[in-house]
Amino acid sequence: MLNVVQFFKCLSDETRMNITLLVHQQRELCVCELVAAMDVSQPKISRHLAQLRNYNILIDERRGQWVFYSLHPSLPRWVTPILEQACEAQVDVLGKYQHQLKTMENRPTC
Amino acid sequence: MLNVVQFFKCLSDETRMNITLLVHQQRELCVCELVAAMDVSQPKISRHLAQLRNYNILIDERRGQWVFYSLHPSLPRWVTPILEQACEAQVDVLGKYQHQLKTMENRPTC
DNA sequence: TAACAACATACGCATATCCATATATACAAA
DNA sequence: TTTGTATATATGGATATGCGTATGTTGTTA
Repeated sequence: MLNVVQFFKCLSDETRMNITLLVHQQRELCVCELVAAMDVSQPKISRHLAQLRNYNILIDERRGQWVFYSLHPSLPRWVTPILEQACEAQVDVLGKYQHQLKTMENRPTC
Repeated sequence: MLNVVQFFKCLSDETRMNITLLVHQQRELCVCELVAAMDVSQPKISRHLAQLRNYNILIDERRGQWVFYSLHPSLPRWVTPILEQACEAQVDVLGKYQHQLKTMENRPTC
């Protein structure tokens, strides 16, 4: 199971941290939504998603042509409070990302 | 000022995380106490302390032959809750370190 | 089946990170 | 001022990390 150091290591990269916080806030997001919201290249997002998946922080679920990511259902109980604090610290950036999400074109319909 | 990613990067190394948590719990510790508690080489402890100092997570204060480290007095407000959660997740290791602290020989007298 | 969209991965490279060892510095006590 | 203890830093090398680019794979639609 996920230990604290591994968890911090995952959050120690800006892209991975913002992916994690955004997925936490939005409950679930697919890859192209993350690409649009964060304005980062698709392979870069995908590579970091793979790492978050391997460390059991996120899970993926394919639905049609899209792959949706959400927080792993059985994370240690200390994870959520930390994510909440991190969201607070990143409130400006996250706000910007959410705005770009809303104005995204061809957003997949769940 | 310290940002979240820098903070997580500092905590993403086992030695640095445990130093930070132990200092947080004990209010202050000198280098030789950390060496004894964690059973890590002095240069290794010292190197990681320098990094935590440079990122304004810890401050140092020399008193005689010892240098005491404590949390930086003006950390962002999201830091403490995160440290508390991390302490909870690391309770076993921290307990062991505290025991080794108590049984340390020639512990400096403040 | 062909063509396209969404997503994942491989490769090569630049840079960062971490460590052990050796050595320097600062203070204390004799 | 010599000796010892506490702490800091420099060096070199092994390994890890992150990136862009190119390409694979899977599913959808025509």
